[in-house]
Amino acid sequence: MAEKSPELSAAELEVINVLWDEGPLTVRQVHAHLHRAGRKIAYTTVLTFLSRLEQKEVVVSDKSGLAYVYRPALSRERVRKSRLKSLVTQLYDGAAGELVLQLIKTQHFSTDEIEQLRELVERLDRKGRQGDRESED
Amino acid sequence: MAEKSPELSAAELEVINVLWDEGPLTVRQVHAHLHRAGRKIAYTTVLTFLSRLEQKEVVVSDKSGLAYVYRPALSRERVRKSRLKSLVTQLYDGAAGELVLQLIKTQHFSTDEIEQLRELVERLDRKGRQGDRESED
DNA sequence: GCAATCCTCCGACGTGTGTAGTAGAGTAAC
DNA sequence: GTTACTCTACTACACACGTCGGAGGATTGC
Repeated sequence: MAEKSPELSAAELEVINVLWDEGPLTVRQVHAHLHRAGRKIAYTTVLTFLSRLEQKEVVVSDKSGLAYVYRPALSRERVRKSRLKSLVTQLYDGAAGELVLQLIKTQHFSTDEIEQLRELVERLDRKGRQGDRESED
Repeated sequence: MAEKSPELSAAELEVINVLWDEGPLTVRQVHAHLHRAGRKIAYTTVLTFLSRLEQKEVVVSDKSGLAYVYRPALSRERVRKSRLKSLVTQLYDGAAGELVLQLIKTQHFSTDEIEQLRELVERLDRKGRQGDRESED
């Protein structure tokens, strides 16, 4: 599993993010969302991106009534994972540990997040102590 | 502080990674390193990247003897930070917490790293409890 | 001194990206 | 049914990227 997701550019991500957040939408709706978010961009530009994304099989569309409705064909999780992997490969020489350390040092967290973190690390720690196997990508 | 580092493409990163790892090198030396690492690429291509990187002020060069010697003008840390920020913005809606959580769940860590993690989280936790100000980018 | 070598500069070319306009088909309004 | 609107298809363009070859100057070998 974990098929590589295709490369998505910054602008393409902006577009698919809307679909992930809001569910299936027409071009016009996506355009409206972006506009509301302060993103100045022409309607046809959004159309271009959606078309390109469809070609890359990152979104799918179906005609419902007047206009096509687009929805993601690729989960946010998959793209995140793929991105993360590139990042780790390109800038951390494959060592995710360093990344995590850096994140914790430089980012800001809510008390809630800190609590979750603490718990996860606890768990890791316990798991670590009692012999390890396991593997994931 | 924390000026934005310019956008570096995948291939540009490959090149500057060599400089970060190996220190100041000539074009030929960078080329040799890449070649040894199995990266088929023409000498002049490396030259092109180095030139483009110099224009972006990501590396600097000085003529020492026959050839120019290039060295990074931007730290790996700075680039990492900037990349991370883009990632978090583009795919995690600015919430680094989720990223960390995901990393901790899906990556493998050495016991050593877990120890460090635990300590960092401890510290975060204490800092979090005793009133917060602070700001970073 | 002349040939071989090495170095940088410049130009090039195909593809991807960000951006958008125009044309023409379809739909709605009356 | 003619007008106004909406939707998609197609085309375009400038700039970035990945890639490299050739021209021409400098250095070295003998």
